[in-house]
Amino acid sequence: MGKFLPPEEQLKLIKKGVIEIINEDELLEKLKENRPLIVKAGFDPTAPDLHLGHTVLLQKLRTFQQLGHKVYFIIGDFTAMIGDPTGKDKTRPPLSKEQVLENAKTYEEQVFKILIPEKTEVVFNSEWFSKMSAEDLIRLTAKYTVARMLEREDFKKRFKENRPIAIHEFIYPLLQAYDSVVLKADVELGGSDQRFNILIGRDIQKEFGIEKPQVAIFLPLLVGLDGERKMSKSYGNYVGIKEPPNEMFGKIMSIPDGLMWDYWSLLTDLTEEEIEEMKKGVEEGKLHPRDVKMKLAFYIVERFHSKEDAEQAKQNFIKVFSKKEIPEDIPEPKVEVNSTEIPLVDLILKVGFAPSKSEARRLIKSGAVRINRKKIGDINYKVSLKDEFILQVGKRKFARIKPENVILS
RNA sequence: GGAGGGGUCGCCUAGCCUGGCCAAUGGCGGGAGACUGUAAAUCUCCUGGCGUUAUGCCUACGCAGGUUCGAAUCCUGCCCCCUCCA
Repeated sequence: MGKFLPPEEQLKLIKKGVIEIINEDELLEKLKENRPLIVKAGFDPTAPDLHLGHTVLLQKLRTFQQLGHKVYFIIGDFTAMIGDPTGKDKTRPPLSKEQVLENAKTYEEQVFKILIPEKTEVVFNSEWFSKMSAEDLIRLTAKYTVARMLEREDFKKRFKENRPIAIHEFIYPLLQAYDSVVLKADVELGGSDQRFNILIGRDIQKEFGIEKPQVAIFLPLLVGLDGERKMSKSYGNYVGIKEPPNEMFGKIMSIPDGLMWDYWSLLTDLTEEEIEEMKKGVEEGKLHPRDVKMKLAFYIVERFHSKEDAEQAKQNFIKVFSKKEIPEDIPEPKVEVNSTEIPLVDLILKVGFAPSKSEARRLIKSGAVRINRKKIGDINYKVSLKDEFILQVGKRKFARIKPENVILS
């Protein structure tokens, strides 16, 4: 059994960046027990692609691992079928077993870019819930009251406004809480939106005779690229951790300036002091916000790819966006046509730069299309595919059309 | 069980009473251009598909029919959602 850092030092590392710990003293007590704590975090297997928003949590789990604790990564395959009422009430389509397993697999791949595999246990909560009988379930629900459920802000609000609350929505938090009972969790991590659910876990654990219930640790939600809503795939404002370096770099560069400070503190290992200093530099005009952001983009790309990739992405960015040059490695798509002379509109469509011909025409009309850097404004323009050329649509879509990639059919 | 309200082009919304000028109003979102630092702000244009680019064709206002020269708009049936009362 490895040695643990002194509890106070552990606590300091754990506390960095978190919003709130309930309850800190309890956590310290647990740390003093000098044993690997059981740390739990649940993930919904609905969206298989992890993005930077998820990594805030993962990073913290990693900290626990580094400190010698045991992490349970729960795939909420069973609870996914119910649907977490947290936030928007978009009905989620039920997932098949295969889909869930598939998603879980992609999770693992990605999650282990951050988590330490040997110290991670991946578990599915259907393991215990599918065996649960109606009787068990009712017993579980008997342990909580409607009044307490209505303490939750969005329930309370809906109740007051006479808007519907489905019964199953009350059950979800209980199931999540029951996960903690099964795992005998010492700590549960979650976004600030998980506050209510995680706290119920404490109550339920006590109901099941666990004397020292889990400590709740809340992490801030990462705001997405739009600078307004939380990062989420359904808002399309995310940066996936599997995305290629150039994409990643570019996306980071597009966030509003003010947002980058959040990113710095939630996604990097820099200390608050270091970040504060940069911020001051920008405010005083000593540092250009663009450069600070580039540094951030570099940091993040390096984290998920490599230093070389990050360097390359940076160079590419400067080239394409600062100097407005054509990037180096641009895709060379294969094009299937029935003539070597085709309308430009068709080509744009074939290359996938527009979803429809009408859209392609609009792009041409608005002056977004270039061939070999020359703007083409004629909707009826025809291109010859006999010679190599570069097609550009908008600021960032490039394709090199080569005669050998042209397939006549 | 009773009463009422509603389903419109990604989202919200106007239109429906008083059929045609409706691919359908406005906002949001999205795309492109200008300005820039792929930031913010601002300005302009676009935002169903197909096009021989034409006062053109096709598909679209929950679904299925009907009335009509013509229906998002009127009629009939069906499905779904919501609210209130019980």
